[in-house]
Amino acid sequence: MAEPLKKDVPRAERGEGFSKRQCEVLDAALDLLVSGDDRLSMSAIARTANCSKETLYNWFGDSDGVLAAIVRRQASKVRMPADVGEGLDLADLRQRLEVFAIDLLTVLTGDMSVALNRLAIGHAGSAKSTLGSIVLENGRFAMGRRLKPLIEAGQQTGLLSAQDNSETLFRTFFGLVVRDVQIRLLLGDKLPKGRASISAEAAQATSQFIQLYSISTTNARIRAI
Amino acid sequence: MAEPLKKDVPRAERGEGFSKRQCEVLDAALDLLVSGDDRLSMSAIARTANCSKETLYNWFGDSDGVLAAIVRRQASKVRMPADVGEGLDLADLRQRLEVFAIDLLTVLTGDMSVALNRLAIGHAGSAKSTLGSIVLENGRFAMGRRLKPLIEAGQQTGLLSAQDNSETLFRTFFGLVVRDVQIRLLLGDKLPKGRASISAEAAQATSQFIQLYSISTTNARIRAI
DNA sequence: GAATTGCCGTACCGTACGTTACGGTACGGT
DNA sequence: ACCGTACCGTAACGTACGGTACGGCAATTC
Repeated sequence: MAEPLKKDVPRAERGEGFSKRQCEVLDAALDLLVSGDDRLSMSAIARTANCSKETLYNWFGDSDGVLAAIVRRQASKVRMPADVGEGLDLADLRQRLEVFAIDLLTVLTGDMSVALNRLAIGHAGSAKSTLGSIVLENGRFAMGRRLKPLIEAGQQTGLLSAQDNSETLFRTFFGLVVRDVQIRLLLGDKLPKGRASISAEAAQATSQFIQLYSISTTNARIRAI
Repeated sequence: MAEPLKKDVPRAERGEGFSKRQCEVLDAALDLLVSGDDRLSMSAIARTANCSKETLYNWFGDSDGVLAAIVRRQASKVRMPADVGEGLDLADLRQRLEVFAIDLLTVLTGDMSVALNRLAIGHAGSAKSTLGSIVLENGRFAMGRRLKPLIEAGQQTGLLSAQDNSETLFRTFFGLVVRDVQIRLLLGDKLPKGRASISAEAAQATSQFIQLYSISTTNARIRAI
């Protein structure tokens, strides 16, 4: 009697790389998820991606493996570590913060972000799923890592207060930028986000953050009072 | 041949009131949801609530009806409209804001809020479910309505800037208070929230909000620059 | 050119769930 | 005493899904 031939490494685990065909399948699955018509199922993925379910299981192990692969695939597509220049002044800082805020709001209000976060949140409740931590790591935490150099540069240059650590500063900035937008979108609130309103909100959040944490002569006077 | 005797109003729709027994069932269902062991099903609800599935269908129509009833039942339990006193000074305002922030963080970090929001978010994607709007209406929007009188009183008293409307002020305060806490909890991040850290964060958020929007002589001087 | 491999398409199995139906019980009204 | 109502417990049905198995086809390898 032959052994079931257990495949130890079913999913493609060479680094984070997926083959070309695998990427096609994962992208099709993501489209299906974003469109949100059907409740994402293995059969539906196989149907729309023109592949067989057996292949899905061979590549990704099981259903959760497919979902995790979708998230990891998407995460691997958004890599942009911004480098901090040398002569950093307040205008530079403000502009970089504002660009970051615009990026953040643009991503968060996108259909893809909403769909992926919904998926991960739905699976975060019922045990043993690592989807939540994957999304967290490549979403919120990646954003923190991306902005942290700028914040710390601002602190070391003396532009930003160094009384709180950079993590605290980032969380405050995050709150000022995101506000209730993400939770409202996740809950299905319409909330038409044009490019204009995103820019406006990003600018306001940046101004507020700088007002809270920048060390100017006027601010120093305030703190001294 | 007898007609199927279609029941036009299956769920208890006298206002928002549920009978005593119905409340027991809904609370049991909520416990089941919060515990998060099983994926909330009609059978599981009937089992733990010691009622029959037929009764569930008679009372609430269908599966979504039960879920909506759970949310509405829970929403009806947290009604606390704070009234704004007369002689409002900055200390009063600060303290009321801080209390509100503590309340908000306490609720949002609770198991029940996380479970209900997860449920609603999970159903917000796939069409025709009103769960999301119900949670939104009784969560985020109810909070806005609750704080708005205080904010507007602060504006009319001249303590808070009236350049932005009260909704904008609330959204900023919401962002400063909640930051990334809710999304991290929804995604399954542990994030041990003691009563102490909640108080600390609420106090910080309140200070920051006041720093941004309070109209004091010092702040007026800043804005003038 | 035969064998192997990788994949598609489809059929199939077991399970879990939503929904309905049925038998039995408790209780208030007449 | 009798009936209607409301409810519980359980069984049953249809469906949808996760997962597996098999046949066929094309490309690659030997």
